[in-house]
Amino acid sequence: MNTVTEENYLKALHHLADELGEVNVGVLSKHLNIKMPTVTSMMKKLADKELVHYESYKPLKLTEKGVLKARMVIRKHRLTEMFLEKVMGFSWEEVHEIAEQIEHINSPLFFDKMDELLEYPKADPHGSPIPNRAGELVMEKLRKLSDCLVNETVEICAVTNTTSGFLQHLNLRAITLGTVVTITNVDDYDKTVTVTYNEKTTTISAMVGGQLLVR
Amino acid sequence: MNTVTEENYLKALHHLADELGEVNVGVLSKHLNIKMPTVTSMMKKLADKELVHYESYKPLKLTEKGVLKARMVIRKHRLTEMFLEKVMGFSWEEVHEIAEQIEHINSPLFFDKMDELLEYPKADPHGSPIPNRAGELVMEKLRKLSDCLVNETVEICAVTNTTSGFLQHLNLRAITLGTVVTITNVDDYDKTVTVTYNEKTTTISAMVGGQLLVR
DNA sequence: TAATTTTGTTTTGCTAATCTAACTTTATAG
DNA sequence: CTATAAAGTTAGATTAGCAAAACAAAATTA
Ligand SMILES: [Mn+2]
Ligand SMILES: [Mn+2]
Ligand SMILES: [Mn+2]
Ligand SMILES: [Mn+2]
Repeated sequence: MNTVTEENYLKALHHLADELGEVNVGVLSKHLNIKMPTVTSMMKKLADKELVHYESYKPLKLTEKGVLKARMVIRKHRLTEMFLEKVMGFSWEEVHEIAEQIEHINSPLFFDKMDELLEYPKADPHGSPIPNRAGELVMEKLRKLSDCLVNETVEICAVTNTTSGFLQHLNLRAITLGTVVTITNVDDYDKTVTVTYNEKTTTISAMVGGQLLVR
Repeated sequence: MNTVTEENYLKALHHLADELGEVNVGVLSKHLNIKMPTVTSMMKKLADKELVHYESYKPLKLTEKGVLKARMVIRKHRLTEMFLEKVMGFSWEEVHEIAEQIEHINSPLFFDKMDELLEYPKADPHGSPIPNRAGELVMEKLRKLSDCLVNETVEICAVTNTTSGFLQHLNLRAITLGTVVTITNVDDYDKTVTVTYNEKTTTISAMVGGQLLVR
């Protein structure tokens, strides 16, 4: 078994690799808020366990085994978020923090039961795909709202920021997954996007638009 | 905040004090499967945090603060067991192991939601009382089945062993909480109890009868 | 290409949780 | 009331996870 700390490192490596392609010690260090020497020594430990390919001064890379382990943690996290929302009645801005802890529970029985009760959901409340029991993960390539052009009509399918501050910002604007918006303007200078949906018109800053994925 | 380890020590101290009155380092050591020197040093740490009264060579005792902390962990454990059974559909022999981990989740929101969904249950699936948010715990004084006499009719209200082996033994005999049994015989020599319930007759060993609490 | 800055590693050291071996205190038996 | 046994503590190690300081490599700039 892996420790909670190890699981968090694996998950972070998976996310950062997905997001940036290449992960350096410094990037991981900042992401986890852990100093570089600590990260270096953890990478050596994970390399000993054959979960990470590690060579001094080279980018970090999960091994095949490491990817699988990371995905099992991600699976537990996302199933939990879905469970918290659908079964327990939490709202989408409350689930991430709790899931951050429950993802480390060691009980296949527990998570399989969640999966069953939820009828094998494909995505979590933020639109991120849930890996299956085999660790397979289908990542649909979605565009950012901030990359859309005037007059396009798109559906909000996922958010890449799960902090409660961000989600409450969306709540105020009644933006949820599934909301279909039409872009009526993109500001030349600051790239603020103006969208229309459900008979409303709202402006979305470039920062926020960059964290909304659409289809 | 306390570590998982500290929480487990506090819970163990609470249970053993309830069961034995006085708790020694050796008893706690055996119960937790941790060597005595380790227990001694943890007791010193908990004493520094004012959770335990500790004096060399004297019995261990939780402080008022320690009792409260212990009960909050017990509350989380028992709410979780109830939730696993009633909401998720686990059986009573599956819940303890999972609850042993979830009891360490730090999220009042999460446990309050469980409490609400369960409509503020008074006891867990094994009949043990659930402390309230203030840490108050009503312990009804129940008798052991093994202490009952011939011709008494009593209701099974709680079990003091929550291992799956023990509970499956009861499952085979269709003994659940609420089962009303009449004692038809107590063996003179080995104290095996013969009981009748639901038109069936079964023998219950002294060992098992000592772990069934009745009213 | 040489100097400087940035990035990453090594060394050293800390706290938490555990153990074994040696020692001390308390309890028990003769 | 000693002598022995049982229970508990102290001392010294180990492993996990972390960080500060010193050092080394790589990247950038001039
Ligand atoms: Mn999340
Ligand atoms: Mn986590
Ligand atoms: Mn239990
Ligand atoms: Mn526990």
